[in-house]
Amino acid sequence: MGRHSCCAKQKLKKGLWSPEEDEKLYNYITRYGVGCWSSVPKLAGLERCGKSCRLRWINYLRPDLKRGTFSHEEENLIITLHEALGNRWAQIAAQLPGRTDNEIKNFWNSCLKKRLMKQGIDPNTHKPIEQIQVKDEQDCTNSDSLPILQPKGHPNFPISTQMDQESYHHSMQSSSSVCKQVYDPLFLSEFQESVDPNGYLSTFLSHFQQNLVSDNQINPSSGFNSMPNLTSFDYSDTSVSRMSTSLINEEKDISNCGTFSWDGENKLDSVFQLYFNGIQAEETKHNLFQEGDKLQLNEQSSGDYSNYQL
DNA sequence: AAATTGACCAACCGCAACTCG
DNA sequence: TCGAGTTGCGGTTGGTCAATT
Repeated sequence: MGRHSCCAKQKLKKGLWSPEEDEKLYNYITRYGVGCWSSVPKLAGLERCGKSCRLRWINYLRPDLKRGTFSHEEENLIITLHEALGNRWAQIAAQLPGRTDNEIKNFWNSCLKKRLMKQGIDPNTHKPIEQIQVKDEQDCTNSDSLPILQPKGHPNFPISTQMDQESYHHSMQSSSSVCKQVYDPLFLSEFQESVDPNGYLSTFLSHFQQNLVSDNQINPSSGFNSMPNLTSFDYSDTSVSRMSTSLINEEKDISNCGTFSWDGENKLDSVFQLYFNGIQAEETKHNLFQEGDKLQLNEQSSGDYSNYQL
């Protein structure tokens, strides 16, 4: 059997994060930054494994997360990048500031994939489905042809489902190369040529990111504005994780306000609110707690989260 | 009103790559 | 070079909610 998970081995807590746990993790990371994830749970007072903490921070707590619905520009960019990169969600996410690979992956699987299929486009190849079917038929009729429909270098292209089993079997036997999906490393390098040294698709993305900036969904000057999901969470809800989804759409409005405002309708636990306000004031006032190399000081007061390791 | 179904998404799992002594 | 520990990644699972039957 596979190895035990670190959580199971250490009898650590699993499942959804409670607001208290979020609070502890957020407090710790914003104060000290990330050194070694494996030591974070202990230092932050959490009964979680470091891996779980890292994931929670990256996918949910990180202050520079954009959240909210994907814009048309983002959707188009994801589709374009997926066509070029396949299911390399981390690389795709790297081109979308404020988005996580998990978020993009979920969005792709739940929305974009289906949308493309509705449009008659194969989500794996990004080619019209009819075209693929025609090619399948051609491949089936041509016994000498290879049963590989994978486009150049694309790792996710499926072997034709309509392929004649016998010819497939024959071709599998006749050539060992047929057994493998051909992966062309040049494909990526060709793609990379269009990527500038910073890892961005220079022309397309510069335009795209201008739009992002104009959207101003990430508000670097507003300190904790990127944490509204936490602070506006209805704690009476038993579905803790829903705090992110139920309030995602409110985030944009909140961040546009410049500073986080609190109204009586939000059900923020008052202690937690004070807690965040306290940290904000404290961190804005002083950049304390520099304690050697490992203690990276949070700089959210200036909106620079580049020090947060991922 | 209850059961079923589908959509959505947070979190887990396991593997590979990386780091360091 | 090796091995243990850590990090990063992509696939998958499971819980929740809303819509439908």
